[in-house]
Amino acid sequence: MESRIDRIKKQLHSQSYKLTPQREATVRVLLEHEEDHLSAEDVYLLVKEKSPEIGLATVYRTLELLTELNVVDKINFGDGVSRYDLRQEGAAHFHHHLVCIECGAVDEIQEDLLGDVETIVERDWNFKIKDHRLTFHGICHRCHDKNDDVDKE
Amino acid sequence: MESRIDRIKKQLHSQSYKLTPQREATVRVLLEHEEDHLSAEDVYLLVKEKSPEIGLATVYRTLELLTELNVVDKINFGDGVSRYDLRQEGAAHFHHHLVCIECGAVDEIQEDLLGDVETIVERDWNFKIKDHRLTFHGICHRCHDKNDDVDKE
DNA sequence: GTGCGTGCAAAGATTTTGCATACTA
DNA sequence: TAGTATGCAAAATCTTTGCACGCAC
Repeated sequence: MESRIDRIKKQLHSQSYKLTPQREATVRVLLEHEEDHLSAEDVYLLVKEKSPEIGLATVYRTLELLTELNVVDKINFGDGVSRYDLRQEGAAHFHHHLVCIECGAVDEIQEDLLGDVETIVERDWNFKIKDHRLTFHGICHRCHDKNDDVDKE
Repeated sequence: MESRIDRIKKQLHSQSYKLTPQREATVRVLLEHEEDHLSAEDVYLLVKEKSPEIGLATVYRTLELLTELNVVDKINFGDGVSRYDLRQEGAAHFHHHLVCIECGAVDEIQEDLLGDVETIVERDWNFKIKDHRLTFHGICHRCHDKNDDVDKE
């Protein structure tokens, strides 16, 4: 069976890019941390564990390349750093995020949710939507439960 | 009648902050460019026109203060800089943005749109929503019309 | 050998901080 | 006069770039 890495490799090749060892190591880190929203520095440190000779600039260049190819999304939660999020294969839409303002956790919502809203925006604002970013800020279920516990004590 | 500046002044005073001339100049620039999504540097240059002695650090500190007080929202469209957007008074929700990937224009949507979606998220993910960010990326109506013109030629 | 990719270090860009000074209640 | 707020410059952060070297076809 064709693996995710293989498909990414093909995608690179189709645009005359190579999947070098450094690029592969970077992609593997992203695959292994799909749930985390890693910063470039995070990726760098993780790649370095297995390939200590890699340079930070290479990680930046790889992430930029993957962003261009739509393999990853570059996202920004308001802290000073960019984070990189692997796109779901075949996903028509970018997933959404729930950012907890108490513990900082970031959860993902894969469901679409915005279908109706997009229809309205395209019609009423005459805007051709290509992509979207939706992030909710609030209290996650874990912190919510924790607070309940405290209340009870 | 009480002006917008007056109300912001009161809000500052209620938290023991002063509306100094520099802060007032900064707020005035934001009021005069409400549609514009200015970066800190933009604000600095505009404030400097009327108050040349102001320092960039003061602008940053003022914008940070206004963000804390929820007078402005700090937003980020993916270019490296933070932009500052005056909150609509009395608006229950932060407005949304339409970013044109062709001309870079940023339009605003004041309508809510997310009521139903928020209900679903709060219920199904047990997440207490405090705020949200929704940005659509695509082709604005101006570029869309422009492209039509070209097609016709 | 040509060209792409890399590592390193330096440069750039944006934002924050330290500190002496100025202002205000 | 005590406490804020400011301006300047330096520092800190994150990211990009220049350049010489290395590797693959």
